[in-house]
Amino acid sequence: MTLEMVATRAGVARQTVSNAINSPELLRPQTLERVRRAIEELNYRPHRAAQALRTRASRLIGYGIRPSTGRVTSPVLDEFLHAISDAADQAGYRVVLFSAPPDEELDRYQQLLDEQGADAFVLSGTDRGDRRQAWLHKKGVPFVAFGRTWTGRDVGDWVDIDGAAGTAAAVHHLASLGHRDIGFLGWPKGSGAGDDRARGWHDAMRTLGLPIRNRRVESPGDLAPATEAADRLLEAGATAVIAASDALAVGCYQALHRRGRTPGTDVAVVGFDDSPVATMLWPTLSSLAQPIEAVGRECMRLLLDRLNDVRRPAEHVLLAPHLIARDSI
Amino acid sequence: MTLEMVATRAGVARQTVSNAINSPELLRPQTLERVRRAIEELNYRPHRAAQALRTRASRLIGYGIRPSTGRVTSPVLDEFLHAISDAADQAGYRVVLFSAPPDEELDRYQQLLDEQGADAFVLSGTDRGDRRQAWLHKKGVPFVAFGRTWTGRDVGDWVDIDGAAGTAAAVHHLASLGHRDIGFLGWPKGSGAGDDRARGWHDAMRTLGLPIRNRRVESPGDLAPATEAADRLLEAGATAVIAASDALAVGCYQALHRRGRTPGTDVAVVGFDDSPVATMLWPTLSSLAQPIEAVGRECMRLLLDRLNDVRRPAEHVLLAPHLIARDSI
DNA sequence: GCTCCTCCTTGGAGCGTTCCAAAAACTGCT
DNA sequence: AGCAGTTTTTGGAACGCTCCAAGGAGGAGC
Repeated sequence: MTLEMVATRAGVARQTVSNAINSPELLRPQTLERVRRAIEELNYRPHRAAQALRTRASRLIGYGIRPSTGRVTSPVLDEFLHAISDAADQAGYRVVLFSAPPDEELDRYQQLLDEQGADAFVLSGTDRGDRRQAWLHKKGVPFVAFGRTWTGRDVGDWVDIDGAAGTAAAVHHLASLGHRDIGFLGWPKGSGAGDDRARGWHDAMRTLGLPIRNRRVESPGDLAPATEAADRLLEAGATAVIAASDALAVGCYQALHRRGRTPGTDVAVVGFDDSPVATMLWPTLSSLAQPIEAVGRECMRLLLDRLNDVRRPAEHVLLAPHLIARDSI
Repeated sequence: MTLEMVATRAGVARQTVSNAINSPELLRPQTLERVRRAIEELNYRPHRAAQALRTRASRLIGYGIRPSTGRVTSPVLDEFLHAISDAADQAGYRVVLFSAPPDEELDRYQQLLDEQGADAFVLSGTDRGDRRQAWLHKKGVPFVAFGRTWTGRDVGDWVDIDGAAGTAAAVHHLASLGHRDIGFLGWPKGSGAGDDRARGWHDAMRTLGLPIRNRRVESPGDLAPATEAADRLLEAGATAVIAASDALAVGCYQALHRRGRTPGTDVAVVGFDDSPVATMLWPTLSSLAQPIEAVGRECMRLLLDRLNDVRRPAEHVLLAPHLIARDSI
């Protein structure tokens, strides 16, 4: 099924059919109608490769998959892919996956560019020291990142979750319930997202005039250290705990258990990410849900804008998580 | 960067460079070397779209993303995508995502085929009543499914987890530890994978001459009903429980807690899927891990075979889960 | 009816690759 | 050196699309 066949059927030239699809305003309404009918009847669809060859645009968005780091595969990856794939489809683009092992990551991006296998990229799992942004920016390749690099000198567009706004919202919610002693169970300092979440708690506490000293503890995501860390908060008399992740919140559940106390009834607990665990715990865990769907949509919006105008100034979007209140509050 | 430029540099004809890449055995070693050096120096990579246009093969594997059904998005999706993407890359293929809302699912597959946006498909989340297999088979489109249709008359290749083997292995392991009263906490009858897992338990119990009557209970995946169901097993005196999923196993943890008993110490518990929750629970949950990485590799192996020979008989691969023993045993 | 102008439609060329058939370069042997 | 046979290299054509410049049709004005 080619343009030529549609043209023959409609009794027009090849190019006219092409115009009917790409610049319908050029055709006389009557001709347009005739061509459209032919397209419809033959169920014609343009050949992607031919279009790509001629227009030098693949209409493919590259997404480099990095090896999952242990078990800590982002619990939101599939939802995110879902969202960008949906949004891309609507715009006539599609998402193509490629493997990007850390040691040859940039080579893989280069390869895709060389063989024109993608017009643009979506990055995720960005963190300090991520070289991809600067590299793509220098090459003038359109891209958008889910996540900041936290270096202060981001190049290019990004969309991110406003972690600080999330934890701040949790503080305010807990304060409105009467809590004054709200602890924060975070990751060790140094991670961008972790520090951001801690800051939200810190600033909100100060704004409300609530005590901050010795109310913040740190732990990696594993259960045992998280439990110990949470225990220190409880020891200090916290009546509520905000955790930087659901995994950490589980540590807090453990610590409460050991003391024979019940999350929610005795001490309020709020997690972050609203991962599947949240509803598996008893009592069910309140958590700050990331609007991944919206992140995906925004990413694609920025990316399509960028494709239309490579030179426009960089745009940043911060989306606030929302608190899913469950039994643990 | 085109073939022509490489040819000029190497002092040969365009076609010779093409041969150097696709049929190196046709060239004199000395010429081959010269061409290879030119390719290397210029960092040449064939233009995908041009190749696709000429060979009528996009070297793209389609993966239709279905809207996530609530929160129950397969906890293994991203690992699976990872695996097939890796395997595809090795074979010079790439995975392209497209949205496939249920009501127009087949249309989307048709669209990709029409526009030659994919040469083959990988399906997942198959279940009874899935029309995709039959449809693709009738059209002669290469595809492979992760998961059976459980209809007894599967068409086409598939790879699946041997759920029965997994639960059977768990039974044997528990029996070797001295357990005789091993209960099964499953989903309501009717789901392919669920019945399969139940069968493995059932057959192994019978083989070992262990009691089966009243040792099997059913519940949907939600916490409350799972807890109730598990409680009935405990009431009946089970000393070990095998659950059809980690979510159900969490229900069992709850039931034990209510009775003041400890998983592992008092009653052994084994989950299924080895989801992230497993290590977040205390005591850590033993679980049957699905070899998703291997599933992805096998899927791609079958698919590439199929692309080479559309007519070969269908092949099926069953991969056994392996028991990750943790504190709950 | 003719010219001029505008708007619509058309054929030719080319994107970068591989297929194909034919030309050229080697072989070994007379 | 010349020839047949084989191996290696080559140019032309085509894949299906869109760009481009030019052709044709239709309408307004004289």
